[in-house]
Amino acid sequence: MAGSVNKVILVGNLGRDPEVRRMTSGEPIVNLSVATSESWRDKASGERKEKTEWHRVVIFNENLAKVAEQYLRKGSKIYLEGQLATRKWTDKDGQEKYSTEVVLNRFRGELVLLDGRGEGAGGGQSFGGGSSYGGGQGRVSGGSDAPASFDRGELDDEIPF
Amino acid sequence: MAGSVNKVILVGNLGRDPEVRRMTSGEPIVNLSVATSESWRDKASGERKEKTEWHRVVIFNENLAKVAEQYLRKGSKIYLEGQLATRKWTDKDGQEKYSTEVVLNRFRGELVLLDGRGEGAGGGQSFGGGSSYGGGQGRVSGGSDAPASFDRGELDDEIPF
Amino acid sequence: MAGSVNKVILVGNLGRDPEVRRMTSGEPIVNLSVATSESWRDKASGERKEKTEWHRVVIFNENLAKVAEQYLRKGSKIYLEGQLATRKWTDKDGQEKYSTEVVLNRFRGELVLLDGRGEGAGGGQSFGGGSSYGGGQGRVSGGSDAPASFDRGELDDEIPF
Amino acid sequence: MAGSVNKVILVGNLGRDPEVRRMTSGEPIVNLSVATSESWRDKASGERKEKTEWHRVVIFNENLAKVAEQYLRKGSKIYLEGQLATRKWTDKDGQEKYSTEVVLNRFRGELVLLDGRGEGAGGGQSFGGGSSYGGGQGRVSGGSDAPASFDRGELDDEIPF
DNA sequence: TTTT
DNA sequence: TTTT
Repeated sequence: MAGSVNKVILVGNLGRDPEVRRMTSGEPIVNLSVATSESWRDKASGERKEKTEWHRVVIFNENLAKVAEQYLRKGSKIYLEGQLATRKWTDKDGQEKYSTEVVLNRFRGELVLLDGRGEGAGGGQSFGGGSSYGGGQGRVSGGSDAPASFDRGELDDEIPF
Repeated sequence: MAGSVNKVILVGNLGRDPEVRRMTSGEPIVNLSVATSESWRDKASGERKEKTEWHRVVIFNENLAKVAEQYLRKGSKIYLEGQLATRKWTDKDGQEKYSTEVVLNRFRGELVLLDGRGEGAGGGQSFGGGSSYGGGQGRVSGGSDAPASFDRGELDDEIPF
Repeated sequence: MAGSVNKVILVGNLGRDPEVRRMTSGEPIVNLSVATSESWRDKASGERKEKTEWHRVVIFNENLAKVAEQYLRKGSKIYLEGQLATRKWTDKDGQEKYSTEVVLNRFRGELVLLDGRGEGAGGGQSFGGGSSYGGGQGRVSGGSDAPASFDRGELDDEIPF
Repeated sequence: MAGSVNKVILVGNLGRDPEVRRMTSGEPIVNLSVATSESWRDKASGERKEKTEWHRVVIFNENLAKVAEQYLRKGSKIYLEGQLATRKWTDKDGQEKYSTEVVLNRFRGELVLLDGRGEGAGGGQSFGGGSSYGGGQGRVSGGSDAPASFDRGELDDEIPF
């Protein structure tokens, strides 16, 4: 096809800790549940309303998976870029189901930590300590070496430009 | 919630003509089926592979609905921005289903025609000629008044900035 | 021209308080100075390097101007969307200069507060009577509620969709 | 700094052929001049107005540079992603000048051909024929396919996901 | 179901 | 299930 673009940009919070698994080949699969919400005042009633949308995010990228595993926790606020993918699956009753996910894979995807303050993370836990994240677009944060942003690129890399 | 962002950006082609309906209140509901695809050469086999993703796009915005109805056709190439929304519904067998859609509503959404060459459109059909689209961000195209881009703003409006 | 898109997305921090002025017509002009930075480890030297980019952001949109004036301070972290515009000006020595800015105007632009914790803001200062961040992608606000996210749309509006 | 994002998305047309140079190290420097425009009808006068913005785009990425050199021509319509960078330089009169550019470098940047119909390209000129760039959002390649989309990744690569 |  |  003449060129196409499939891009999702989310800024939201994790509803729970990342779920990290590995394929038998060793490839990572990290599932994130990300909430975005909007609120508005209803014109008729004058009430404030709020609607939260939950996004299934799947990370297949090795570097981003490591980052998610190490630095993301329930409550973490993140910026992420991925692409939409809908997959078909069959539930236990033989029903065909579809699930649409935001995928960050080897080729596409970006993850930026907007705080390091999910449960368990950021607080007592030490980022850095010889750690060396921060490559690529890495925006490292904090007194330590805790990364605040990553992309799929190699970590510990050369000058960006 | 402290601020969040829920944004989808697609550049792709319509797999079929837009489906246009109206709610009893008169509000428009336009369904688009948009394809994006990627191709790559498989390292192992050396074969070219291609994967097409189909996106359900729903337009609730009056102005964008009009534009879609008038100018989009099967095959049309568009740039669009919307937000992800997943809704639950029950099929005829009483099964719960979820559908994730890219929504362009009153508040959010943008539509840019990247060609005017879908079936039926652009060819013999005249754009413009008294038409007056092009407002808001309108990028009008062609010799005539055919719009190539719109947003949810009022059409025929003042200077953008 | 057949449709075009001109979009900038920044997540960064304000280097100083917003500068707010008004045209004689009453139209607002708010200038923001927004920093984005990236860090990486230099492959050759092994040193960590960091580069900060400063962005000139100009808000011509009444609602966003109010939000910026009320809620943004030096240090505030924001997500924003605008468009690139380069303008020519002549300095005091008669030299022609160009300045490229990220513009949020009546038609385009979005502003999301990612924290309310810039200097002066958020701390002792009270947002809205007891309330009530209105956040989310809240096109929001109202009487006294501090919004956390806005777009150019009317505030206090109906249900988004 | 806690994570930041610096992203520009443009859909526009090249005002002239790409200018391709190489650093002594062999690194590519490709300059593009990309136009985006908006038109609108002035409320007061009823006249149609149009404003074109010209963007300086610089590609430091080897793969994207090749693609630009081979497939882009004056008039080509593209989707691109890059980041804002402002650099200082001194003109021949010793005056300090600033230039803001949209940069696609080793780490960041994407380029999608929305048509292959710039001057010289697409028309008589053959894409493919031994060429090996690939279409789609192809990070890609392919026997004889004219490319429609690339990112900074390696070409001829494995399955995306 | 599109497009190349 | 998050966040405010």
